[in-house]
Amino acid sequence: MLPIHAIRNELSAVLKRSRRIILTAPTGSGKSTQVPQMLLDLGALGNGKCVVLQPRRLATRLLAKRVAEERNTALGGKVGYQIRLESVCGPDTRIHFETEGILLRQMLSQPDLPGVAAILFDEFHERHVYGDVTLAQALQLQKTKRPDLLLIVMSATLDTRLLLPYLDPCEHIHSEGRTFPVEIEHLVKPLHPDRDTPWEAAAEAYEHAARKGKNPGDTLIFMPGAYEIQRTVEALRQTDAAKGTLILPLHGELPPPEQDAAVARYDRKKIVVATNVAETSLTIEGIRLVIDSGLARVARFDPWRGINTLLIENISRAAADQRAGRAGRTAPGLAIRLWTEQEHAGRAAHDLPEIKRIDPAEIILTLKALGVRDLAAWPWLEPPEPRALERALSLLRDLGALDTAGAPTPLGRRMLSFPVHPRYARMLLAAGERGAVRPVALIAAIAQGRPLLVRRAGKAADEQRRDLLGDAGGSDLLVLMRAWNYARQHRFDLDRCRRLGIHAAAARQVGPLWDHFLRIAESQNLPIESSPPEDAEIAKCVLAGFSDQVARRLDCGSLRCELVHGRRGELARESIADEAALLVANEIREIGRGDGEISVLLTQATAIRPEWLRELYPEDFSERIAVVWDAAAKRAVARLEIVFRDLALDSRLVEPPPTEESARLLAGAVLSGECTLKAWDRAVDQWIARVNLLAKACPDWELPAYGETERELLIQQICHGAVSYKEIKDRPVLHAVKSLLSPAQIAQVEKHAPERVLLANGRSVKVQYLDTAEPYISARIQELFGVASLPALAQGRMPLVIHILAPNQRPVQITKDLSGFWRDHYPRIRQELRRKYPKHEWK
DNA sequence: GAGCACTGC
Repeated sequence: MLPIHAIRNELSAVLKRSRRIILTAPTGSGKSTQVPQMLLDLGALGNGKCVVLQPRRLATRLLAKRVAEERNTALGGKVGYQIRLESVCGPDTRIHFETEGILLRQMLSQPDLPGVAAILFDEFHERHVYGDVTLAQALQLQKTKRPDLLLIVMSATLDTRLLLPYLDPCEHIHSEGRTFPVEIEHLVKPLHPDRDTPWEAAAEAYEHAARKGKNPGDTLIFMPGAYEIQRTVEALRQTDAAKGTLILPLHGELPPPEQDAAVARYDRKKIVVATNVAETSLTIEGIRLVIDSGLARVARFDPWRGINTLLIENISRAAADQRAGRAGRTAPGLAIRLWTEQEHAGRAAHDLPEIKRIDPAEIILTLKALGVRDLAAWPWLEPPEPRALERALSLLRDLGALDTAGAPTPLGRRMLSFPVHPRYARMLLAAGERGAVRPVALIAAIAQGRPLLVRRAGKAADEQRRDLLGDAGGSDLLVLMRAWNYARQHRFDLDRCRRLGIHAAAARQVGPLWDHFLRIAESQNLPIESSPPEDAEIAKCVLAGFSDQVARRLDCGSLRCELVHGRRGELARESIADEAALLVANEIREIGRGDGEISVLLTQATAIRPEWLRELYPEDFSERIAVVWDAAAKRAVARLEIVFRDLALDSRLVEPPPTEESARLLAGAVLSGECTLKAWDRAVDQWIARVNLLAKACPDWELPAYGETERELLIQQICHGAVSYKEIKDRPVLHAVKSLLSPAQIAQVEKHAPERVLLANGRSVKVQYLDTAEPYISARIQELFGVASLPALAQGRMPLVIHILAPNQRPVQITKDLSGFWRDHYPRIRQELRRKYPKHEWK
């Protein structure tokens, strides 16, 4: 008998007096399968049905199957399920398992939910957006038109302090689970952020457990990503304790056979080193020891810049408990946490809900269509960040989905018929006007699923891809389409797909979704063309959905780009749009690499022409596409500006000794991301080569020839505080520089101690200051970070080097995008150069 | 010498 049955009588009693119930019970208690049946058997459903919301498709299907078996009925009869594109249910279905999202879409067409007697929100602690919003909407429905509607929120580790008042009046039922005790060990001394690595700490923890005989079964190690997993596997191989033990990596990017290998059972011990997949999606049997790095890569939407981020963060206490619980599924276990008890107390109790982290545009449009006028007054369980809300509203207005008063337009309502982000919905509607519905629907279908192409497929796959898929008109989206067509032609054959670096499983899911979108397009009276459109027409559709993600390449020597709204990024190396000066990127993502550096990557890019922008946005061409100018007229100027920048950066060499002015320019360059220290290693050489080339090409410019000056340059920069000595002292490439600095010089730089500043948007920065305030820089900083003021700015000090701190308090980046700085100051630099080089003919 | 967690309509 399952532990959950112990609460049957209590549930029965509570049902008589309450329509809102919170039910907490640990994993494995059987609540997902038993509670719906209890409701049915207790007659709590009347003639209606109970909808059980699940966060994952696989679980939805499996739970429905098990309950159907337990009740001896056919699946799709009394017990059924529904997930996207798959509905196994009928008019008799009383227990209806659904993925979150299905019900919300039903509410769009049937707001009163006829026939639904109860809604069960399972695994609610995961706090996905659809769960949150469906609960709020159901609650409203219950308060207004459906007082009979029964709402039950179920979870293993629920934040009841938040939910109890939200659902008040509400009953709370708790049931014990069937898990084994898990002993928890913390570190005695915290890991040193610079010296200690999580992978070495994990290997040590394993050795320590093995010495004490505490690894009687299999081991599960949690790491934030593929890079860290690889390092952990290597570190474990160096230990004696892991000799003869299978060491298996597990993360989403691995091909299915390798994922299966990690889950499979063996006749000897294994250590699985995994990402968060093992926390929720996959269950690995026989785990007795968990080693937890306490880290995860967390996707967020940065509403200040309007880009997605994927950075390493500390997991919450609740998530750590969830991870530890994996050691006690079959027998008592041990969990070793790679942080101290004190650090643990300082961690967040729960992870931030999805609504606080993601771009809320799609959900906002849905709510608008549901008739919500005032989003601030709508009963959110937790509202999105005000800035994110603001940005979503302006995006929706920009896409034409909302009018100036914030009400949905007819176009916005049509967009909602497509179950995708409004950007893709807008693309699809544009496709209807341009005879490009088929390819654009395919692009949208590919974009919805798992990544189609393997990221680092290897050299052979790269070459094969190029041979077979070709240049595809300068758009990565067309490459994706060709790759998918190739996979389909070969019936998603695993071997053939792997050779091209195509995820066969991901590819297989695209076809049905494509059909689905085409059917919706038909129902919306979009003409489905019989002959394929020009590539340019597809690109214009992309622009309709992503016009605020237009980027201009800064030069042809690097992949750096300037984006609309003063943002910076780098085009993905594998992009085939790398010949274009102007492009639109469907994805912008800031990524924290394993080594701690951060970069903003532009992926899924499409080459575009300026005249298309003029065609699409005739009335507000120049404001909308701030970085885009008429290429023919401005190309020469653009080239010159790049030269100016180089010269300005090197102006100290043009005219030594360095002035305060040039030091400030350099500081600006560091702040603007022109020269991160990492880039410095590479770029110094490049600059010098470029200036030398320039000197050769333009003899009348009187440029000095550079040779062995980069060391000197660096020393000067360090002395001026333009880069922090501390930051570069450990970099091997720059090691030689260190020996050339006097102790006094070092001391002078180091006295500028960084100051920790907590920002309004939840992140914190460490700022080093010089004792001169620059109003234009402080203005940029305030705009970018969204703070009213940095304390030191008010004291007349100028921020010099900014360390963005990841939530785990490690400095991960030393610069911040302040690209507007340069645009603002080109005229001044130009003037200076004009004075310096009067012989040259300046335009 | 290099860049990435997991879901869902």
